[in-house]
Amino acid sequence: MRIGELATKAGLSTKTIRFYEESGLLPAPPRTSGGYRDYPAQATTRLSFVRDAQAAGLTLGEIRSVLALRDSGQAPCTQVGTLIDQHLADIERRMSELREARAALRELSRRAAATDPDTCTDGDICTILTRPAGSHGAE
Amino acid sequence: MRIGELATKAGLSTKTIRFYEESGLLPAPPRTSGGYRDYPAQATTRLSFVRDAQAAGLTLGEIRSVLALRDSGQAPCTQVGTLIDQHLADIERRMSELREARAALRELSRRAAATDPDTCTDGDICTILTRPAGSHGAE
DNA sequence: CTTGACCTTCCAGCTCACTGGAAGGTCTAC
DNA sequence: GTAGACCTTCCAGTGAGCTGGAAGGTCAAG
Repeated sequence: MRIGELATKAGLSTKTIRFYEESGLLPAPPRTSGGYRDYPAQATTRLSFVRDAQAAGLTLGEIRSVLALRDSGQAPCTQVGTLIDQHLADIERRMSELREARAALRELSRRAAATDPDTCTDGDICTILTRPAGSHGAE
Repeated sequence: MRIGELATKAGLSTKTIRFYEESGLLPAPPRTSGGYRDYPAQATTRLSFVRDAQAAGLTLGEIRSVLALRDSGQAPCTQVGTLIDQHLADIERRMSELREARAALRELSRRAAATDPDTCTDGDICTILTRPAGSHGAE
């Protein structure tokens, strides 16, 4: 199978597949006499796995390490479980950051709604966003 | 005031201040006879505003447009209100994406906990992450 | 023999907000 | 007169995951 067919099957571009090869996610396949990449059927499985793992939020680096473990003959279940739990923790962290940001923005939105542009002409650039003086070094 | 003093007052690096100038966030100040940037006192206000706006989640591009409006003599309140509400919507969107990702990962985590590495040695790379066959083109 | 689809490699750029470093100029203090 | 603190410009790189384009090679069909 040449790269174009593999790309169509996997729903990726040929560029992406070459990029994955260069990134160590997909082993370099044999070449035809003309120099074309000649993929075995399992390559689609491999690329499907990469997509699934990406969908689970793993980075390409993490996926590479999982694949390396699998390629070494070991079952990567434990490592995968650990990665999943790390990503869960990461998501929780980002959600709580977003909750904080949302609270702050809601406050600013309230301020914006209550601001009359005509009174907003002093030396400040925008009184909605400006924090009280003195609060800048002391985070 | 030279750039180093301004940087200290604003809590930024001199590199960042020059970068802001080049990005159109801070007007180019006059120069001393020796070619040094010579900032007026208001420059600190301007930089404080940039930091506040960044803290509210505005991009430098958005901040530039707010400043441009203010510099043209208009009060940017309305625009700022719009930007804030856009960022609020953006945060809501990202939070719901994260909620979905979290649900999916929790399912995967359950699968991982229930998986025995010894049974995980077939042709698949990792049965925890792999979606059922046929679900790859039909998102 | 030519068209055109497909493939190859290599290099560059994308977004975002900086950051690092090189090579050199200026100013103050000793 | 010299050390060294500060300033200047310009160029390049970061991270993540690709994407685009140029210049050229391969292969089957007509």
